[in-house]
Formats: sequence, structure tokens, C-alpha cells
Amino acid sequence: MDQATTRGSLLLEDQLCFALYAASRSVTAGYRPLLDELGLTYPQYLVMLVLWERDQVPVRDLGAALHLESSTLSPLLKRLEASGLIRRERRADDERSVAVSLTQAGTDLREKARAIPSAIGETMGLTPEQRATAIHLLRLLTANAAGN
Amino acid sequence: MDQATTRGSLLLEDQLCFALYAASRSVTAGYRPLLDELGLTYPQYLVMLVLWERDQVPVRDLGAALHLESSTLSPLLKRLEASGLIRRERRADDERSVAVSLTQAGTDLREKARAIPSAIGETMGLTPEQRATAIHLLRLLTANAAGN
DNA sequence: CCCGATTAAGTCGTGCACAACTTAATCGGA
DNA sequence: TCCGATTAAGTTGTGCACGACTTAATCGGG
Repeated sequence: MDQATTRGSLLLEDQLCFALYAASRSVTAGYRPLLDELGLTYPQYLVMLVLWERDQVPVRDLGAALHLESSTLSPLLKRLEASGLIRRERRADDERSVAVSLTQAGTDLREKARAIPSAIGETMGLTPEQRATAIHLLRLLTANAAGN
Repeated sequence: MDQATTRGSLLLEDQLCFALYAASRSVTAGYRPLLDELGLTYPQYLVMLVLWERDQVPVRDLGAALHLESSTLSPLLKRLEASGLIRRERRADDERSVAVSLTQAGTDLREKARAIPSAIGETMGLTPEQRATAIHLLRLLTANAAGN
């Protein structure tokens, strides 16, 4: 590692932040052709992942799981509802809260999505060890930046 | 590593892609208060980084450096021009190309930006070794996903 | 019991990000 | 030389992402 990486360099190529930004967009671009076949965008896919794990999720919990604001989720969920994959209903016990649940079409889509993680894992081309290291470091980054 | 990480799990928490997505947004959020003081957004800051390295850059080269389409850069550059930091001029030798250059204000902003990388490095809180590993893995990911 | 504080969801405005397309200039082989 | 192909930049439309704000429901101390 040269000295430029250890201090106030303004060189683009030195920046972890840029590597992160580029990698994130590159990976979501890799998902696009696969998700197009399911009629989903990448953030919509993430919402579906949460719902396939646990149905009947309040918008609040979706936001907590995905680190997204209600101002991002509300329109996104409207689009998922319009495409027939989810339902949104006010909870009877707390009228402030809206529970998101899967329709039959949303439940069925899970099977078509099963092939995606391994297909993506393929294009990412990391060894399991590299993958584990990457996840570890990214979680560190997320926690540190957020916990500021 | 449990077996869920090695195959078709649809669990959100297993996904490298989500860790990447969350970390990227988390880090750019960390930049926001610092960049607000310079009147820049994060992608605008990346453009300025390129220009501080090398002035008189064609839009095409900016796109190549940042992996961005002209449809993203054109409006962004208009906003930077409107805020007085850059100039855009058609090249005389090739009228298709537009060269982007710094104004005096754009050049001066560099000094105010010098403190940013170390401040961010602080909030990221990785050791130099972790940082190098992260950059290495992210570049691998970017190259593999793009080279598909 | 009530009212100020908190909480959940949503609206609005701005700025990316990208696909599909358009416009205009340059290139290059027949 | 000329014209079809390529290239550079920009336009348009859709969908995030987020800050600032609004609306409505619930909470909780006096």
C-alpha cells in the first residue's frame, strides 16, 4: 500500500467510497436481467425477500430491515401492490400501522426467484472465504457509518 | 459459515448483495453532512475528484472513470455549471465532444475538500489492512459483475 | 380524563441512475 | 468522394433515495 492510501489523498482510485459505490451499482446491474423476468426492480426484490421470510410485516419493520425511509417504501409498496404481488392493510389493533402481506402471486413468485442467488453468486465470482470476508467488512462499515 | 450461505438461500441476511447495498448507502450518508458544507452531492463530489486530478476532461472520460452514462452525467454537469464550479465547452477539434473544466471557484473548492477523506476514513473505522482488503474485494466484484 | 409528545405512514421536491431514443458530428471503406 | 456506420452528448420516462413536512392514531404523565 502506498502512502496515498493512508491520508488525505483526493485521488479517485484511492477511495474506498468509490469502490463501494461502483461495486454496488455493478452488482445491481447484474441482477437486472434476472429480475426483469420476474417483473421486479432490485429494491422490490429485497422487499420480497423479507416477505418470503416472514409474512404480515408492518411497513416500519420493512424499513428497519432494509434501512429505508417510509418516503422510499410507500411508493415502492404501492407499485408492488399495483403489480399484484402484495396487499397492504391497516392493522385493527393499531390504526397507524400498515401490514404488508403476500398475495398468491407474490407467494408463487418465490419459486421463480430460487435460482437467482446462485446465478448471482456465479457472476460475482468470489470464493466462499472472500464472500464471508466481504460481508464482514461491509457490515462493519455499515455499523460504523450509521453509528456515527 | 452455515450451509445457508453456500446455496440458494433467500434469507436477506445471507446476501452479499444486500450488505453491499446497505454499506454503500450508509457511507454516502456519512458524506452528506460534510458535502453539504461544500454545496455538493456525493456524485458531484466524485466528478470534482476527477477534475481536481486532471482538468479539461471530456464527458466521455468522466463517464468511463465513474462508470456513469451520459444520461446521468449531462444533468449533473448542468447543475455543477449552474453552481459555478465548472465550465462546459465544445471541443474545436471534435464538435461532438464536450470538455469539462474547473472555474476558479471549482479549483478553490479543492482546499475545502482536503479534510474530507480523513474525516470519512475516521467514521468508517477500518484498519489500513481491512481497508485494502475491502478495496481489493470490491474491485473484484465490480470487474466480475461488469465483465459478465 | 385530557392534552402535549411520540409514532406510523404518507406526500412533496430534488437529485441520481439507467434504458431507450434522438441529434449531430466524425469516420472509413467501396 | 460519398454515404452508411459509429461515436458523443443530450432528452425523456421510470423508479429509487432522502430530507422536510403533513396527517392521523396512540401513548402517558399530571
